[in-house]
Amino acid sequence: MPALHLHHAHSWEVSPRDAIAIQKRLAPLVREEPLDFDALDTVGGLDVSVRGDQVRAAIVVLRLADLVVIDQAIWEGPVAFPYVPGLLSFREIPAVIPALEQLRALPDGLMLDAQGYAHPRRFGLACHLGVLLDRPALGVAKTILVGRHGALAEPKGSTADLVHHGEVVGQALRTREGVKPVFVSIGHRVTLADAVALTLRLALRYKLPEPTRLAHRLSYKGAL
DNA sequence: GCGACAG
DNA sequence: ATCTTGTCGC
Repeated sequence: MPALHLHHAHSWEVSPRDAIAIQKRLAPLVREEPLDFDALDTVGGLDVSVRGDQVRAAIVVLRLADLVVIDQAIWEGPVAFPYVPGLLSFREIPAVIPALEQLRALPDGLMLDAQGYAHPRRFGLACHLGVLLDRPALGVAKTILVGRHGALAEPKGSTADLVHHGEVVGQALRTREGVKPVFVSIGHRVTLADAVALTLRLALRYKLPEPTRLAHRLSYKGAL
């Protein structure tokens, strides 16, 4: 695939303070809009694992029609930014970009194993990558970064608003009965309702939806 | 100042 | 995230 062209590109060699300034500058660019499911042929799951001083980004692209894996990629390199709650994108995106460039084509939608809008500055990893690629993106996190939610019913598909500072920033979604929920939030160019619908549709028999689940296996184990 | 804190 | 075996339950 040709070199990736990023919108609003910026340096990744920044201090935590500069990183926060960049997030505040780009956060207003996030757009919440309906997802055109008819134009969504492929969805890419992305995940990053860390081993010592090495990071490994993995991407698995699924065809929505039959959920068949049609492409995948891995990129490994040195850790360049520490894990700082709220600044995860500066640790993972530098590894995700080169992995994306190995794909035959960019997937129509991106599903991240992280938060999107449910972030202290409303600009989590899913928002950041979505804005840079100007593509639909959503975050499906395993645990909460910010916000709280009320009781969640037991059946698969049950939801509860994730609220932070009085604002609904995401939704707790039960993707499997009897299992802790995942936390869905918009990344870019998608509505929260559509993000939840897509996540539920891609959650087959595990807590995590297929794109993210497979990407996690690929980055952690090195193979599917 | 204290506690929380995606991966 | 990562370190790690067995074990409870559908």
